[in-house]
Amino acid sequence: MERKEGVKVEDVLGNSSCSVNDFPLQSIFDLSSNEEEKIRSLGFMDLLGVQDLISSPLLEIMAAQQVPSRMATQPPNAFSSTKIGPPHEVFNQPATPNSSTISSASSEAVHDEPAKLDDQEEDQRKTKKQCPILKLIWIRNQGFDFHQSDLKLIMKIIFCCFGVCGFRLKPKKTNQKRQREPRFAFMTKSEVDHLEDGYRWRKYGQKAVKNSPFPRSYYRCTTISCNVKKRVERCFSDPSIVVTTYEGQHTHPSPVMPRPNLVGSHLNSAISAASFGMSMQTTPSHYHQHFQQPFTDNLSPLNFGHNGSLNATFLHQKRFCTPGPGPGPSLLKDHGLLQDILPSHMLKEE
DNA sequence: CGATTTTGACCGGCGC
DNA sequence: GCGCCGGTCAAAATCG
Repeated sequence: MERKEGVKVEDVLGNSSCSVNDFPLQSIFDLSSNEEEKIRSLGFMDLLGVQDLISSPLLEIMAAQQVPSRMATQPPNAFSSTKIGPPHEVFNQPATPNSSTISSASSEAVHDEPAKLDDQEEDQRKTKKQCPILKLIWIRNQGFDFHQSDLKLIMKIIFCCFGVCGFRLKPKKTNQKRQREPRFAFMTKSEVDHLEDGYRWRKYGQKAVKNSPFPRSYYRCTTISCNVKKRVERCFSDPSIVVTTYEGQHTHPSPVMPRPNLVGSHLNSAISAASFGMSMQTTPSHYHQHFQQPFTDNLSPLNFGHNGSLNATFLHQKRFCTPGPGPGPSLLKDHGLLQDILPSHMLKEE
């Protein structure tokens, strides 16, 4: 099976009517104007805790998203040392569950027109008190050529970073009965609703979504004692886009391991890193000791080819951690987390 | 036959 | 208190 070369971002996202341009930083992270200003000054990659991508095309893409590329001026652990405080203080802003913004934690967000977000966002900010944090990742369609594996890698990095940053939900009330796990949403251009991501899921529910012709599916990780869930639904404004929202942390390694080649091994490391980063959300004291530094160290060698393809030379062969006493690598193909953002047909082409 | 999906019922949070 | 809505349960159906 040949690796697909020169996969464009637009192949993944397509010519969506939901242009990423429609979703400014604020809409992505659901920030108030003040927070957005802080984020702008800090830099997107600062927020991610990634400092070594200054010259990367990926950064250019992100920068084009009104995200300043000043991460090189910030210390690697800017998150923990910066004046803006810990991430959860930045991101735990009143969200807009019924908002027209795409960043809203509740799924209705993706069903409305992004252009209407300003007014409605303001209104909803007044009416909505708080909702779980959600991180929406969106790779801009720049016509930039990525290898398919590069795209996977990039998204793994991003997911990993969000995990590392340890965004936590701030309890709505001190005696809140139910506290949600951090949630991460991915928007995927795909004809397939449920995309392979390396984990095994069992569907436990499906609900009709208000103001949307598309139902929302609920999945739970089939691994015993792993309470990770995910929701899958289609964007109302663009049915070709699938929004996958993850909630919780896997307590086990991905049951699907990569094939034994270079890229696969890197992706495998990334999976581990992502998994580890997620676990760090609950163990912040270990974050600096065991994860952040290894992460940035391993990210440093990241480089891009002259044609813009991302060489998967970062994330050393070594694993950042051993997520558990799981079985050794299987012969199964890597369908890691990032494959949630890739159409299944692309995955099959690998 | 076990695993998975389907689907209506049920529950809890929230706004009015 | 009531209704709406998101999320979950669980029995039945389906799949491999």
